Amino acid sequence: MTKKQDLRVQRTRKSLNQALLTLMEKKKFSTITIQELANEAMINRATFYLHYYDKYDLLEICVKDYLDEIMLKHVTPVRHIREGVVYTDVFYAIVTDILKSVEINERFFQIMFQSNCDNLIKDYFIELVHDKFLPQLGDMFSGRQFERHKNITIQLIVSAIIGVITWWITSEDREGPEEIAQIVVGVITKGPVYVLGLKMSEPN
Amino acid sequence: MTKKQDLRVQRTRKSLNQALLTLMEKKKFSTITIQELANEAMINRATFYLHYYDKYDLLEICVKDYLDEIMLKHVTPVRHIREGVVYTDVFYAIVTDILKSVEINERFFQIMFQSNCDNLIKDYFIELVHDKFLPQLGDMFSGRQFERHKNITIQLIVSAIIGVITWWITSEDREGPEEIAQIVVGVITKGPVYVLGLKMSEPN
DNA sequence: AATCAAAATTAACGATTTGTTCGTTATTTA
DNA sequence: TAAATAACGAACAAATCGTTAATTTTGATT
Repeated sequence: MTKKQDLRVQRTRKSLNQALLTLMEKKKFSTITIQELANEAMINRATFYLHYYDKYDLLEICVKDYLDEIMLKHVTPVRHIREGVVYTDVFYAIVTDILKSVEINERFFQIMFQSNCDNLIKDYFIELVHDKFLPQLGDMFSGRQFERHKNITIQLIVSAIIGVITWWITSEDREGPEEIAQIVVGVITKGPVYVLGLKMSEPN
Repeated sequence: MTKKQDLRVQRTRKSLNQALLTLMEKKKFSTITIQELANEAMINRATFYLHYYDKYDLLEICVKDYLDEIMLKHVTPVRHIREGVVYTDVFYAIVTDILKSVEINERFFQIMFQSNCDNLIKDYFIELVHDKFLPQLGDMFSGRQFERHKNITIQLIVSAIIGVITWWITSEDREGPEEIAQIVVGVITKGPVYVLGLKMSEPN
């Protein structure tokens, strides 16, 4: 909102952000103290309290800053659903974009996911979906079935995507964003059973 | 493993379990102190350290105890997949069983999910899936496509189910286990797009 | 019922962390 | 250059931590 005028403020906050990541790389978040953060950021401990309420406050703002950066810069808002029709190729492009952004910020996500910050990220991700994506789907809210299953399906898809990203970005010898995106899109459009090459006991 | 012989031990540990839940209902886990747990459980603070390493240890064991109870008692291990064929009705029964068990332990899950303990639960849930379910799928490991997409799909499905459970058990005026199970099975067998009543731009 | 082993209590300890205060110094902005 | 304000450094009481040791209480066993 308001521009952070003073250079000193920007410097302090940036240092604390980086200090948090560096420390979370080494040890569990719960064991990190304000003094350690101040040491790592090379600021006085009292200065920390001029900017953040506590370390949880710092973490939350840090995560939001990163996700805003990624979602707003790299994931361009496009309409991949029109009049009840899912445009697979557009959807594929969006997922690929997200995965590429994640890969660019590899270190951040690896640290966060290995520190079990999934929920913090997921909650804010869902918030962004509600703010950015859902308004674009207004023209299809007429469908009764969609309306009935809207909430549960959003939860389901976002949880699934976050789960995949968590697994993907923290696994060794991971495949490329395109390949993962292909699977994700396949699962969402045709279902996991189809992607796995299985068959169903009932035809319909 | 070994039976907890002494009544006093059982009593102390049970008191601490309940104290943890009671306190987590009122305040964030990060702000809970050992002294508070001891007070609530009506035991001495030193006694806590005779049983648990710290409060994270208590939380983890508490979660595992609950999930073991639920998964081993209520979710009977059945084979819902044979020779590459998914038996929809059996799968539906399993999901319903899980949701019913969650509903029986409503308070536990509400507290845990509202306290952002999803990951603790998810991780152990995935562990159980690997131990209990995957061995039963041994006869279909031959499929190349399955093997290639196995890990990612497990992450995807488990994440999705946990996400749905989280949303479901913490939402007001929630629907019954059967109805949710039907949606979940529908999503997994036919895909979210179908369940939402949408169409795809490409036929295949 | 009596005995023994184990669990829980009590009090105390030094060390660490916390959140806040103050007056002083350094830097930025205008 | 001058005024504003951010950061520093030191110090404070309060709370929490994890552990110790001696003592008391409890339960399981015979």
